[in-house]
Amino acid sequence: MGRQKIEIKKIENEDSRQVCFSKRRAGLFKKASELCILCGAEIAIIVFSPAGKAFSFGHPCVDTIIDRFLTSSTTAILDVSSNDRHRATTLQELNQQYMELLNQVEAERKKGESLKRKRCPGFWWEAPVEDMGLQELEKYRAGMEELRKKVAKRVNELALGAAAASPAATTPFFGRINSVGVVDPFDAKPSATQRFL
Amino acid sequence: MGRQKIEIKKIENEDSRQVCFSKRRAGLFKKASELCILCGAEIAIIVFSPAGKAFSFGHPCVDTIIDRFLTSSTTAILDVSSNDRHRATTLQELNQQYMELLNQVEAERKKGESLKRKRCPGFWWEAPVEDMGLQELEKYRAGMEELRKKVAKRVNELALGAAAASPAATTPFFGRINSVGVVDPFDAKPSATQRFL
DNA sequence: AGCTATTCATAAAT
DNA sequence: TATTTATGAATAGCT
Repeated sequence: MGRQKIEIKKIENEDSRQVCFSKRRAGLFKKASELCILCGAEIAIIVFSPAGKAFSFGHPCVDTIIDRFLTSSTTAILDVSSNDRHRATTLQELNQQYMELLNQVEAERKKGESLKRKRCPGFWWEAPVEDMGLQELEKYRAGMEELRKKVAKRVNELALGAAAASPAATTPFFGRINSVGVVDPFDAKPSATQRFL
Repeated sequence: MGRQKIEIKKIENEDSRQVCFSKRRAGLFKKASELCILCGAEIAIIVFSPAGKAFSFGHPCVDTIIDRFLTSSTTAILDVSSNDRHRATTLQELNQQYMELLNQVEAERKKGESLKRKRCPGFWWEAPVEDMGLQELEKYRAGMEELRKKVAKRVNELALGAAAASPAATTPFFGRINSVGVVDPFDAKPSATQRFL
């Protein structure tokens, strides 16, 4: 019968936990996506499932944001005495705020290390290129090609029914809408699926 | 009054956008926190505001997760033909799924680069240690000390009223509860605020 | 910053 | 495993 209130503590039942993980991960990514679109934010999210499987979300791209985070010297310092820090009402919120601050400090430390590293006066990055990961990349590429077809099909279906609405608002990441008003996400970046071949 | 449905597109009004950003960022981090607790997931989130200010969330720690993401060779490959990929119903969802996949490919590529880098047979990381960032770190440290006091105070207030409930469930990140049932998050890691001095 | 009316997310059930 | 439904949560618009 509909949603029941749950306590925020580890779900012991493995099946329930897996279901909850999938649903909430999807919800989290959706929220992130909306925040990007609504506010022009740039967000990277990395999630490791309990089983160690990695999921990621990023706009414009996970690695761009990680690089920026690790190396930017213009990262603002959150003022502890300002806004957010005052209205905690639960232990959990306090935990969260504390974690945020700890993480910021730690990040700042690592950032320093990262910058030091970049001073490396060498040619180590010119070491022989390894083929590692190429097989994995090919698997990804194949998967993307498969998805591309499905998406193109679905996009056409949807666009035909919704073309009159406001296509621009619902297609934030895709650059252009073709002449018949049908979104073709892959037209904008034709090389994206090719460059790893 | 109350909540109105909004279109997911960029908010043009700057004030509204800033307010929305703050609220939704908080919501996003809370969701992430819950996912960590409920399912034992490990999550890192980096958010850049439109103004370029960085915010981060991480459990157990942003950098730990980034390192793991960039270097782990056991990162699972999402099977495109499985579960999540089938039930998209909006262009936005399709965008999101497409982005996820693109990001995974890109991440995999960068991961390869990262691994190559780690092969660097040198001593470049032993270059003279820079003092850079120390001033920033001291600002963080001072801020944390300030927060520490506020949190300790607030935690005591809350704990006195809620000690009978289920303290363990609401204090996931803090290691222990002291003998009078009051949470003292800083007792568990006394060196965390000190080590950057 | 707080306050509601609503929409949205999602725990259970199927 | 995917869908449905009833409820709890998040939050847009105001002040």
